[in-house]
Parts: sequence; C-alpha cells; structure tokens
Amino acid sequence: MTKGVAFRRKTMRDIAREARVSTATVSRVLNGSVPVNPETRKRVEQVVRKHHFVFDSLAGGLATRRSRLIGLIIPTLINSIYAAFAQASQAAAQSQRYTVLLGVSEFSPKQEERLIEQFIAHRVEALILTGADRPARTYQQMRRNQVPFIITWKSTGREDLPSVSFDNRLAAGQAMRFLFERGHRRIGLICGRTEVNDRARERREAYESMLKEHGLSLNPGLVHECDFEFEAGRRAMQKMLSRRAPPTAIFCANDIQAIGALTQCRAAGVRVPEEVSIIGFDDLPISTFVEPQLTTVNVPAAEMGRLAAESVIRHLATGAPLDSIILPTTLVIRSSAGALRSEAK
Amino acid sequence: MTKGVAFRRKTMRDIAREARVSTATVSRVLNGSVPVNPETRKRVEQVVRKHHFVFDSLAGGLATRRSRLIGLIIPTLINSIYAAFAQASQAAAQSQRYTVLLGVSEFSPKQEERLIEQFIAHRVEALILTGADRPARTYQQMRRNQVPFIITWKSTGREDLPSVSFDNRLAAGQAMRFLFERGHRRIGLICGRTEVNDRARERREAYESMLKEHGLSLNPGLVHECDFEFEAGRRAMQKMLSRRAPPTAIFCANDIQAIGALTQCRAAGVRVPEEVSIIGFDDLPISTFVEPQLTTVNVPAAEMGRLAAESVIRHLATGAPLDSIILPTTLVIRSSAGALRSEAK
DNA sequence: CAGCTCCATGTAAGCGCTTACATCAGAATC
DNA sequence: GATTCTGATGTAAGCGCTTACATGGAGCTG
Repeated sequence: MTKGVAFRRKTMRDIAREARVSTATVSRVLNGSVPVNPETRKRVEQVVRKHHFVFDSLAGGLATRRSRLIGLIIPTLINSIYAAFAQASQAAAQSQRYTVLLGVSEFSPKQEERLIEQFIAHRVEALILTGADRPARTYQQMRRNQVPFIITWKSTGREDLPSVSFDNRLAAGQAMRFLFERGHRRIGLICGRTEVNDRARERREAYESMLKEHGLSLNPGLVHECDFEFEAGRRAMQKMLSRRAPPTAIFCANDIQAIGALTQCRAAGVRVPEEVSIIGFDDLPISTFVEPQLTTVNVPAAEMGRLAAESVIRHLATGAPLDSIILPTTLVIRSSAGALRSEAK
Repeated sequence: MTKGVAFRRKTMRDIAREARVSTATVSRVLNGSVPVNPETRKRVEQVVRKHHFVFDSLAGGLATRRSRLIGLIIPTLINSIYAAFAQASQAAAQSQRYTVLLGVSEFSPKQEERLIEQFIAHRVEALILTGADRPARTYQQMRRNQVPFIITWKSTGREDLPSVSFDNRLAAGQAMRFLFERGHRRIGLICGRTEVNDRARERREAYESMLKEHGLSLNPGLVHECDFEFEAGRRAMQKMLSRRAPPTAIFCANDIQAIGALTQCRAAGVRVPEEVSIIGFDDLPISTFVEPQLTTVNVPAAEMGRLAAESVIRHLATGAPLDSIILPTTLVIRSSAGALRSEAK
C-alpha cells in the first residue's frame, strides 16, 4: 500500500506544467467559465484524462468559499419514513452536484447541536433540519455563520424559519375527524415523545383540541407517548385494552406504533375494526401489507425531502428567498378503522 | 440577511490578534497537541469563546491532508435493513469525530462510480461500500487515489478487498437447510435482482447448490427475482401459487419480499405454514409483527455498520491493516415455516 | 558567568485551488 | 504606421489553516 515516497495526488499545477499552460488556464478549462482556445482546452483535457486528475474540493472550497456540501439532519433512520425522506433529499442534492453530510440526532438536541457545529466547520452551504424544536443558541449559531437552513416535517408559520412541510395539526385532524364522524368518542392516542418531538406534539395537540371541540374531556389514561418501535406501540395498546372501558378507536401518530397496536389486538383477540378502530399516520409501504390494511394519513415524505433540497439549492444559486411550502396530506381509508358498533359502547 | 460589507467569519488570525499571540499558538491551543502555557491557553480560549469561533475544516483539511470525512455508499435506504446499517455507521463515525458523506446508488454502478469520484474529490479519508460488484475501473480509481475502502454485506475472501460482513451463502444455507430438514423438496426462491446485487446472487447460488446437493434439479419457474418491495414479493408469490404444483416452501432472500409473499398467501387463503412455509432473510423488526411471525435469518446489520466504520477509522489512525471480519448469522425460528404436511405433496 | 537545555512561542512557507489584474499578440481603425 | 481594442493567457496574491524551524528567555551546570 505504502510507496517508498510519500504519495502525492496530481494537482492542477502538475497538469498545467505538462500541458504547458498556467494553473489559471487549467482552472478555466475545468470550470468552463471563461472562454479558452479550443486547442489549449483539448490539450489540457487530454492531460487531465491521462492522469485521472481529481479535483480537490477542499482547496477549491477554500478558495471560493463554496463547499458544495449540504448537511441533512434527521432524528432517526430506523423509522423508514425518515429514510424515504433522506433518500429523496440525497438524490435531489446529488442531481445538482451537491454532496450530503448525514447526521442522525437520535432525538437529542445536544447531539443535533454537535452535528450542526461540525457541519458548519465543514462549511456546508446549507442545512436541512427536522422539526423546529431546538435551543435559540442553535439558531444563533446558524445565523451567525450565515448558514441558510430549512425546516422540514413541521410547518413553522414564521418568516425567519422557512419550512417545507405539511401541517401536522391538519393532518392529525383528518384522522380524528374520520373517527368522530364514524361515531367514536372514547378515542385513545399513541404518539411519539412530545418532549423531544415537536411533530408528535402538534399531532397530540390536534388530538386534544378535537376532543375539546367535541365537548370531550381529556383522559390521560388514554394517551400514551412512546418510542418509534412496534413493540412500544404494542405495549401501549395492551394498556389501553386492559382498561375497564377501553377506547373504541385509537389514533396512532405514526404507522410503526399503529402496527404494534394492531398486532396486540390480534394477540388479544380483539377484532379490528369491529371492536376497536385503529388509524395510523405516515402511510408507510408496509401499511397495506398488514391485516387489516391500515387506514392512515399519507404524508409526502419523499416529495418533502426533494423539495427541501431543491429549494435550498435554488436559494444558494439565485439568492431567491427561502420561502415556506406547505404540502397536502390525505387520509387513506383502508380497513383498520370503521364506524362505532353499538355493542362497543 | 446581507450586511453592508461582505460577511467574514472569524479566522484564527482574528483570534490570534485579539489574544496577542500568533496563529500558530491558536492552532496549538485548539488541537491541544503541543504544550501551551496555561495562561496563554486560557486567554486564547476566552477569545475563541467570545467570538464563537468555528474552525474551518476545509482549510484544516487542506493543510493536513486529512478531511475527517468518510464516504458511505449504500444501494437504498428504503429497505430498512440498510437504514439500520447506515445509522450505525454514522453513529460510530460520529463518535470518533468523523463526518459521513451519504451516497445512495440505487443499485446503479454508474451512479456509484459518480458518487465515489465525487467523494474522492471531497477528500474522504475512506469509503464504506456495499457489495463487491463494480467495474475494475472503480477499484483502480480508489487505489490510485489511495483511498482505503471496506466492503460490507458481502464477504469477499480476498486480501485486497477487505470486508466486514457475514457469509451470504452460509446464511442462505441456514434457511435452506431448515426447509430440507422439515421435508421440503419443492422449494421456491424469491430474491433481489442478481444482475445488480451480488448479495442476492450469493443467496441464489446457495439456494441452487443446496438443491443440487439434494439431487434436485433447478426449476426456473420456482425462482423469481424482483425489487425490494412488498408488492414485488406479493406478485412473485402469486405466480408461484398459481402453478399446477406450487412449491411447499419459499425462501425469500429478504424480509420485505417475504412479507409481500405472506400477504399474498393470506389474500389467496393459503395457510402459512400449513400449506406453504415461508422463510425470510434479514430479521427486520417488523418480522415479529406480521401474522404468522416470520421465520428468518438474522443478519447483524447494525453491528456490521458500526464495525465497518470503526475498522476503517482504526486503520486510518493506526495504520493497522484493514482485515476482513465475518460475522455470524442465526436462523430465527418463528411460525411462518414448518414441516411438510403429507397432504401437500 | 559562559555554555547548555528546555520550554513556550513566533515566523513563514506551504496545502491546491481561484481570480483580479497584467500582459501580449494580432486585428481593426484611422 | 501609430493607436486602440480584443481575446487568450499568465502572474501572483490570497483562502484559513498547520508545522518545521528559528528565537529567546529562564534555569542549570561546573
């Protein structure tokens, strides 16, 4: 592996020497910005190819103050809805010759802050973030360093916090409305941990305010916050079912937990949707491959990822302001939720 | 956003001036390598904090020829087994102060090659790759640029292609052996596209050679290659079931397709495992949340991701050779596969 | 007290690019 | 033929770090 002499990659200087031009000309050929005599160009290109010259983005970035790097920070990849989002972002960035730095915060603001600082040190040109919930210090850090950022998965409604998202409240409302319209009143909620997840918080708020709207009081025993794991959803459902008056419907603020809940019903011999309706959130591909098929709220994860990257790149290229986008969500009615049966209440 | 004057981040020079030391001393304080007088150190640290100085990795990398960047290239994030792998890699890199460049190749060697070149331009210190199937040119490109790489998800058995993986053949063999031991002889295979996926190829080879070992001839109608989608698995199963003599067992080379297959059985009223046994591969979290629970081969995705990153970083730090690791896999017996019933044959 | 060590710090030359500015040959103008 | 213009190219000063080497003062030694 190690040669006798220290290894040195070819530099533009080497290319320049061999092509008998200056490094400036090599740079011009490579960037194709300024016109270069076709003969010279050809000569340079030949030498570049001959030596498999690879441009040094570190040096280039240092000189131009443009790294062609974008930072993407998500809370987890385990929930495949974020994976779909990340993949779409990466693809969009890639297609514009940007490279993605990936950070997984694991729902920890500390961890996220560390990632952001690290990414800024690497001179990312922009950041794509999940949710808006972070200390003011973190926002200052980005502003101070003039790093544009865009928030995803949560619509901020604030000029100074541009976002590409859907409306979590509205989306959760679609699910809850469905249940109310079908006659359900004793409705449980299973959702993510609201103290570290503002998307879950908004969905929970929608749940609570819809209850209030219908003159129902909040029953804390009907609300379970837990991790994004099938097993957590299952356990939450188990607790709900063991109540003297179990809910007739459950709104799960994500499909992972919904599938956990569904599984528990099956294990407990509780029929879905006859005895209890379950409604999910995300519309994961798996949701049509469980029994019964999951009624859920479709969220445009991939589109959001793509748009976030495109929008931030457009901003970098044109200086156009980063404005917020709100994408629609749709309730996908399948079989896991239905009308309240008389015998259930 | 835009100030009157062009924005300039604080540089080490600014810090040096204000702390009345040279940039060399600032650098020494920041890196903590060379001893610095405690008073001087404190003074510098104060100024650093006061101005929220952020180190410039581009400049630092240019000077040291070490970017603290690692490239991670996977075929997809949609199959959550790769997501788990990627997340573990990222976490391990993060914990050693490395940053991950993420590339998703979508099973395209062209795309992968582009990513690799781009990553080399960004001066990644190492690459973590999926599978060993790529043109010699791509390997040359990495070697020419002295970028160490490690192959994952496939054990190469070659010194010059270090890998952190499990043995796909062995693992697939575990599944097949289980079926043989339970009396199955007409066994179908559903797997990924072997022309773009050498992991799938190895699993298919194991399937074929186990058939041969048992004196069985390969029936092409019993083999389906398709994408990593539930729906693709479902369709493949549909075709199998519509045969005049459907297989009594199916080996699915990944859980996604296995779950698709399972779903199709349910839809077609074919009981699993009574009428047909289904065995998966990956042991995704979802596999215990489907009905019946999936018998599958557990692969150490997260551990592999972590080890790949750690091993490559150790190599960078110590120069220790990158040697290959083979991790064990285990067959997890649940309910979707069972003994051949007499009436089935 | 000359000579030596040792430690903390400074000096300055890069790292591999970009780009403002200078240069220069040839074409065009008068 | 002198002047001006134009287009292609070169020159060289950075970009913000690191680090080999130089420096200089303090503390020892004999």
